Amino acid sequence: MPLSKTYNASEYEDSVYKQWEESGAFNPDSADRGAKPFSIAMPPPNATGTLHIGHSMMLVLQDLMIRYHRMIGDKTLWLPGTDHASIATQNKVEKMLAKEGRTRHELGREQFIAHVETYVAESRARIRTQIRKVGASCDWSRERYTLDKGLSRAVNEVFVRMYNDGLIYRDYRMVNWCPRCHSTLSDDEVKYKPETTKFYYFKFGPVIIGTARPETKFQDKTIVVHPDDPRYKDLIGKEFMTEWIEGPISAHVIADPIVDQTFGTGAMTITPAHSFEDFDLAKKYHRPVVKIIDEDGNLTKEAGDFAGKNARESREAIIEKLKAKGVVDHIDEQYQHNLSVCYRCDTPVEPLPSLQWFVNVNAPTPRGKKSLKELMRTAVESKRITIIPHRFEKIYYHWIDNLRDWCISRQIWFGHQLPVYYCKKEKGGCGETVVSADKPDFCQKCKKETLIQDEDTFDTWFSSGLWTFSTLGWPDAAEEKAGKVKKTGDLATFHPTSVMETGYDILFFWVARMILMSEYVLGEEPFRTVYLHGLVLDIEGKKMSKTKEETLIDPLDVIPKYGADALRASMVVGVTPGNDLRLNEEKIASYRNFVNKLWNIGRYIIEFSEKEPASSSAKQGLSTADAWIISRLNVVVEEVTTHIKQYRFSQAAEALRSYTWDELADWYVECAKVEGGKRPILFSLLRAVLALWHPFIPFVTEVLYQQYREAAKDLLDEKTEQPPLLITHPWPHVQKKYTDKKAEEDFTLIRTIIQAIRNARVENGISASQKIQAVLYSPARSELLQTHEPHLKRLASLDFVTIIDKGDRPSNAIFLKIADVEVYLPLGLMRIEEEKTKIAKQLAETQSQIESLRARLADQQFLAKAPKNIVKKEQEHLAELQDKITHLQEQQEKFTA
RNA sequence: GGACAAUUAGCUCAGUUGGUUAGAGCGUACGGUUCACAUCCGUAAGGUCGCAGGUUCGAAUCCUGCAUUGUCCACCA
Repeated sequence: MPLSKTYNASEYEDSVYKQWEESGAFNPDSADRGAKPFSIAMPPPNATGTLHIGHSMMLVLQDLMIRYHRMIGDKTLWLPGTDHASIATQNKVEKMLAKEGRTRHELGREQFIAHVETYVAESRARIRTQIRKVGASCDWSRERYTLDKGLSRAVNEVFVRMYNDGLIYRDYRMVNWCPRCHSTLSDDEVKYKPETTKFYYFKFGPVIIGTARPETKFQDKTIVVHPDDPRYKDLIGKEFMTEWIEGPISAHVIADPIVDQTFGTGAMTITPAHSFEDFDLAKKYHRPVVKIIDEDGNLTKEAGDFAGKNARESREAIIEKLKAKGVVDHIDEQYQHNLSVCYRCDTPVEPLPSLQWFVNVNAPTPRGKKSLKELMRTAVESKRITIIPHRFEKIYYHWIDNLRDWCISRQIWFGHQLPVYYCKKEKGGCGETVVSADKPDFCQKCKKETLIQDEDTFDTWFSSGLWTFSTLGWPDAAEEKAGKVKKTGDLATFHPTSVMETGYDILFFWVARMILMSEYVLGEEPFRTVYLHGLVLDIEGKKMSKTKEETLIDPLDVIPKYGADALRASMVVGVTPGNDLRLNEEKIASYRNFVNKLWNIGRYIIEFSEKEPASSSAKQGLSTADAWIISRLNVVVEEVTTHIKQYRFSQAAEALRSYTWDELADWYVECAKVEGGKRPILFSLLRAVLALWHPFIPFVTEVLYQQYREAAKDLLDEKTEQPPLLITHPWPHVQKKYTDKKAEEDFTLIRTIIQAIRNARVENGISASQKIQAVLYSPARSELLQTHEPHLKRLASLDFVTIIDKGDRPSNAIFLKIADVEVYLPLGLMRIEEEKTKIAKQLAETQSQIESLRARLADQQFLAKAPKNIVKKEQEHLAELQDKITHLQEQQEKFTA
């Protein structure tokens, strides 16, 4: 069946993917035994629903690298999976429950989890199909899920190790609390939103204090001032009674340099339970920590009349009460500050003290006594890990320097429960805390069966931090003896992984945590290179969101409409690492057009190129055009390969695009039509071009390749290796023997002549269909011109070409000069004046160029300091320009003559 | 408050270590039914590379300052 005039992506994509999958090509076990391993752990999408355009970005870039490495013969593993994403998933399911008017508490923990798991199973199935739609060639046989048995065991194992190494502790400390999620958050999970709010000034005994959060201040009894502040010097150490929200209280004044004298009144009260700094201050001065706000965001009994009410909502009422007492000094209505909110639900975060589990990032680990912070830092500093683009390395260091202990316990039901067991005194136990990877039957200390597991689950990033090695079989696949880790199986083959490709937005959340975990657990980096891509934004540079349908690009809409290849190309071409991509549908449509162009190049070669070699060209071997296009192919193979190796995917695609379109299609194919009998060459060019394009646009290239292979049967002998699928086709290699600079120069000359004639035609208003005559004069190149007479005729629409190497040249003709070839287009006397003006303009331009060049070449400094090849180039250029002047002048004379 | 980045054609963006005439796609203008492709072909127009200094024989590229935009981090009651 003949191929259709336009490429219909949706007709082929699913079946092509199936072919790949069934061929076993995705599985690295099918690679040669001694092949070099290359591996990528796919960032596991959250098991919360559907893939968005950001996921396409990562899939496309990773698939590109994976396919390239598979083609160069590496043992290539791309391991897919999904993340249970504790808070995000729980939130989503809770929202769904809320629509039915139910809460997770009504269901109870066990039922709720079962409910979530059902949802996750559906969601994961959906994600799998979506990943396939993009064309991702990942090894499904190794797919993992963060709640898999093996991965859960890894989580417990790491926790126990860290606990035993003194890196994990439980403490009553300030945490970020989301009253809506009802859980702690790590520092990184808190976002800041600028806000204009009221700032209140209160008369508090002898001073005036300022606060934005009066609802936290019920039990404030300590005033802090700066020791050097002259305003308050005499007050330090004094005690006094003052009227306050719930009646008179006794307060006293202390001094600490932490106070900023320029902020507010320079005097503040300590709110130990609801501010990180105040909590530290309270500890320092042994002040009691009294909780004013509880885990629901409500005021505690310490708030007297306000007890039980929502803290934030009570603010105004509290102010009214204080106003009535005459305690309010004044209110600043325009106070600018940042409100901390939960990154998952945007609810304002309450800092409050709580008993939680933490990872100590400063304590020495068994890995060379370095702290986790130091381990993270060294991995990058030592260049064992390279981050692309490099500027993110600085950002990474800065983050490490500011890092505080990591709160890892969450009051979420969905996730890995902490492997911590308490011997409950209430049940007659001894109160011991037991940390154990496997659930113990009885308390190790009192031997009673009174153990209750900690209700909390892990921060989801704790488990995803293990992703690169937990997915490869750790802990079973590793043994540690005297600080040396011995790896087996996949872990030995594929870890450290080669590349971590992900968005820069999760550098801290995830990339840093993976480095922490791998360095601590295995003493090696989780990956050698981190490639960070940017965000996909709408065309206005704003985040895409479901509420803005007009700018939202959904891969699942776009793929059926334009094809996965078009989407893929739009994620790669013109995109650089770490920079955001502004995307609209038009852009994708333009890449659809490009894919279609490639389709038609292939279609022409496969279906229309003549079978029989023309007798003349067959005898003479390669024509100039042949030698040129083959030589150029070599250059392009080298360029594309280098660019991909250096992670410059956009430039790789650009070089290929230019070769395929501007050279192969526009010139070589046209020349082949003139010369005839080019089928073998066209076929081998097509094969190489399809292979080079395959990592970028795998579907259309695979379809064309299979068509080509079918069509080329008569040309292929048994020995020539032609794998049935392009996905396993070897990457084209550079063959120096085909480099032919002479052919490149010769062909460029012919091409330039044709372009110059076309240009002159348009400028002189000659319609494309109208054939004209040309006289070409060149004593030096007449043979080359003679050979290419048919090319000139066809591609420049000439009906008569005269090539002369001596004698008179026509006058009153359009005159063109290309290198040492003179072209005359005798068009009569139609546009003499225009021609004259044009020549005069060109003369002037060339003159000024010559002048600046002469000046440069006369400059002794330049001659002395610039590299010789640059000087030489400049001299050559000058000679060329002078040559041009001479000819322009000749031309001018011809017209005036 | 600190840091990072961006600023190049009307729009979206490339431009590897400083080297001459700064590129692409889209858009625009003009012209095309030659049998692969109108999702196409041909030709062209369009840029003092944000501004001001500096280094250099030579700067879009390196340095300093400024402006605008964006992002991240910190956060003070």
